[in-house]
Amino acid sequence: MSELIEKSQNIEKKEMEKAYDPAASEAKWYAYWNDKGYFTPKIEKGKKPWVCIMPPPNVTGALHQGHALFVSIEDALTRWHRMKGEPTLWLPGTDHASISTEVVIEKLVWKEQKKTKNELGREAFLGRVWQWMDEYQGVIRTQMEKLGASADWTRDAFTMDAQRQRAVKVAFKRLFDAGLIYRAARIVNWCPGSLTVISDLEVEMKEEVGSLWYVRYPVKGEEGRYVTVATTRPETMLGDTGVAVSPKDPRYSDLVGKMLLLPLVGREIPIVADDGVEAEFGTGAVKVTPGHDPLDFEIGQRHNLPVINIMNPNASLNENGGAYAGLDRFVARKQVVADLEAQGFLVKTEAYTHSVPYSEKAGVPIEPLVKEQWWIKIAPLAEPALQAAYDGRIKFVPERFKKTYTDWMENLHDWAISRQLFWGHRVPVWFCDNCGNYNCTTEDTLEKCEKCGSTDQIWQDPDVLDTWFSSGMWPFSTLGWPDQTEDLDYFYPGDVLETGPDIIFFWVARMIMFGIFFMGEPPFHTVYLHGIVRDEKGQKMSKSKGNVIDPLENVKEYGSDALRFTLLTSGTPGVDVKLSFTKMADSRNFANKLWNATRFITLSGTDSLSYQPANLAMAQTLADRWILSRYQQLVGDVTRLIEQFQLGEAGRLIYDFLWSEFCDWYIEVSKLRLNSPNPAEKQASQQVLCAVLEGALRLLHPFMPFVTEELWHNLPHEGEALIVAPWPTAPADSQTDSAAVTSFEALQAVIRGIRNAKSEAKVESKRVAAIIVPKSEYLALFESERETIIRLAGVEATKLEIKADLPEAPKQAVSLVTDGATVYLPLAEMLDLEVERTRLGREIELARKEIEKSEGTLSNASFVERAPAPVVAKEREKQAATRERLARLEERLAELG
RNA sequence: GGGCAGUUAGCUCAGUUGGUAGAGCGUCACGCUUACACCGUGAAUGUCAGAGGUUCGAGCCCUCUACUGCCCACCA
Repeated sequence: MSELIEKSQNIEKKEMEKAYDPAASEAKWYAYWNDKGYFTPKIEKGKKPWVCIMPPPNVTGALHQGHALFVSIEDALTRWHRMKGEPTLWLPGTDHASISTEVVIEKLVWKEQKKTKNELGREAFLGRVWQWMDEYQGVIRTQMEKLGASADWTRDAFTMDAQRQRAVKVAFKRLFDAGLIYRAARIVNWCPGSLTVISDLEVEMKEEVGSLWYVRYPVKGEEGRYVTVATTRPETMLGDTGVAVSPKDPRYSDLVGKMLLLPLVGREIPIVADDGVEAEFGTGAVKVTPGHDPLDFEIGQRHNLPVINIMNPNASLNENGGAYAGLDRFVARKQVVADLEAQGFLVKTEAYTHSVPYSEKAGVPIEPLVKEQWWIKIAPLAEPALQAAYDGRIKFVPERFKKTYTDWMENLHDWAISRQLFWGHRVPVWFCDNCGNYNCTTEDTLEKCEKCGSTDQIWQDPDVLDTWFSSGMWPFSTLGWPDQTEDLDYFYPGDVLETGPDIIFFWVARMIMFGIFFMGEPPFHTVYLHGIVRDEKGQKMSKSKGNVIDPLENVKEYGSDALRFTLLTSGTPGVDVKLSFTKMADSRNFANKLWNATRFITLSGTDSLSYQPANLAMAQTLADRWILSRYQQLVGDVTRLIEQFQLGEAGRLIYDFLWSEFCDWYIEVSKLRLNSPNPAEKQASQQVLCAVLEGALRLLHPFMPFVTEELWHNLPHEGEALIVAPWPTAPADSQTDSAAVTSFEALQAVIRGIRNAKSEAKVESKRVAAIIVPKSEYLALFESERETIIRLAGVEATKLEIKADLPEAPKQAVSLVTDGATVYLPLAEMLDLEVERTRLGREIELARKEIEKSEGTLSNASFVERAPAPVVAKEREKQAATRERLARLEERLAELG
């Protein structure tokens, strides 16, 4: 590292290489910024800080493109605010990702020792997790650095570090004491793969082709009478404690209250009427298994039906499964069906496509069952969190996600927060077997039961908390909460939360609820949602598909700036990004283009030039006034777009300005003055070149931090580093000369016209003669820009005539009619007059059509009446110009005879 | 079953408050002009998914349709 810094200090003296080398530049400047402490904001009481809390990546693995995207966006915003002079905090960290990590380590342990986590034991397992963590946390940090993340690493946090563990316990106890955390036996989503409860959000519905089995249950005491039910999970009938029908269903009204005999089991179960049953579906009668189905559980509650649990944790049947005990649920299913059929209870089987709930993390179907868990009462938390969105205290970008958020929040169920896992925040509750009290404490140990004083019958709940419990506290736990720290006081609430829409419910909603509950106000005012990064074909990247594009590979091949610029400019907010390699190559080329533009300018000898910020007062030529005006417009546009989170559009504008205007035109024009024997003229030109480029680099810095920093140091500048250089402010209209812009555009049109004509006449490599007859108001302009025309249009210097009037036009000439001038290119023998006549005829035709159309518009009374005056005026002007041009074209055609 | 997006040049995508469509890549033709071939110059290419409506005027607003994708949902 020290060698790199040494290098960075020498940078200004080194001559620039012919091409930009991202790797060297990136390592050097990142170390420089970091060492200088630019990422750490100073707490300045009088100033309002800008704060963005980074979504903490899971420690489960390496960075992917989703990370690259959020780093690009958040870092761009961070750098922009920093340049605006705000104390800017982008707070990084990592998430312990309870279940995801546990699954990964379980596999690892199995591979290493052929032991399950239970065989290994809690302590040893956790030891292995921590060991693994130590390896991976550093990896994530390094990867972030490669992407240029200017995050404040001095505040780096982890959801399981000591400070955050304490915060979680305090938070749990506050909720517990407020009566918002309670313990209850309810139907939950049980994952037989990872042997824990999971939340509704962790359940993924997968459409599958299964079967719908129709089974008849004999009515007790009515020989030969049956009620037929339909089911997709026949094995659960072993736990049936009733059959339900719709109260409005006349087919069954006389049976309600009667008993059925459960086949295979022989248990007597009642027929109940319940509104939850759709009479139209299936047979209109549904078997009720309160122990293994959410709807059935509710029906069971309403009718006091017993709950029978027939499943072991691994989803094999337990002793309540009778003859099927010990069989896996799917084996049991086959067996049950076979037996039902053998005994004449199976009426029919239909192929049936339906949604099966899967455990997202373990990839197996979940099993609903009744278990005692810790729950958070959500309504008191959700209410104010909804209000914050309704009243605009929290804004969503793009706006449509507000509806996503509110729709979900309005229908929120209580949140099951306990997990039967090892890796996570341990539930800070001690059960007392003596008196049954729940002792909630923030201490690490508990000596005796707070209620009965028992010391030997208390034990801590072995469960851990849902990983999102600690993530939900992230915006304030990272700032030192529950302590009243200076950080918490100064930086809370933050400003922007930037993340993917897939975790609006998991994370964003929880942060808002917790933020309001614990801190009294929402943790941020803007939620910016980005899209998903997809591969070139638009497919989601995944390891199983093998289409993962490693961002660090891209950094290696194209440079960090190129990857960032590509991600930022490939789309619009909230829309998925398709990663394209050609686009990345283009972004890399852009960096190289800037490198060479800077190289060219500095090669002309700008080392001793004093720094001057871009301003119209430094302009001496028309081109100067044009580029400086265009630069000022750019500053205004880019600033406005970033304020609106339109980073892509802002980036594209800077790209177009630098490449198509600054490089293609301004640098080309300036070559004349750089060659001038008059040193003052040369220096004036350098001044503008440096000033405009320096300013544009500042605008580009949030998008491409490395190359801009590097180049900025090669140009005259003020201050230590670009990363902390002030964001250009767009001055008023006094800094733009719109007349100069119009004039320069007239000049461009003539130059383009000549180039075009040369190309069509196949003489583009040669310098040609030209006679230009400008409209009177442009005469002086074209005369003064004589050299520019010669150089950029490829005209023979001695054969360029600029005339106010041409009594007799040359016959053997191509003629061009632009709005600013008529141009003749006497190409003599190279010209086929017939071809030229045809060409003119075509142009005349086009002009006529244009006028005709315009005439149509203008002769429409309601247009003239209703369209705003400027629009009408513009249309008239345009028509007049076209008419005038048409006249010149016709005149020319007549001359040719 | 609800809801939300997308559908613009061969490809990938832009298109600010409605005023007669843009970029990059690719294609074609030229070109080593004292920054850059990761370059320069020029050219070609679009019934803006379809239908209807509002408007003087619609890629942009409204309605419907089609296709694609995503999210939510306790029809067994």
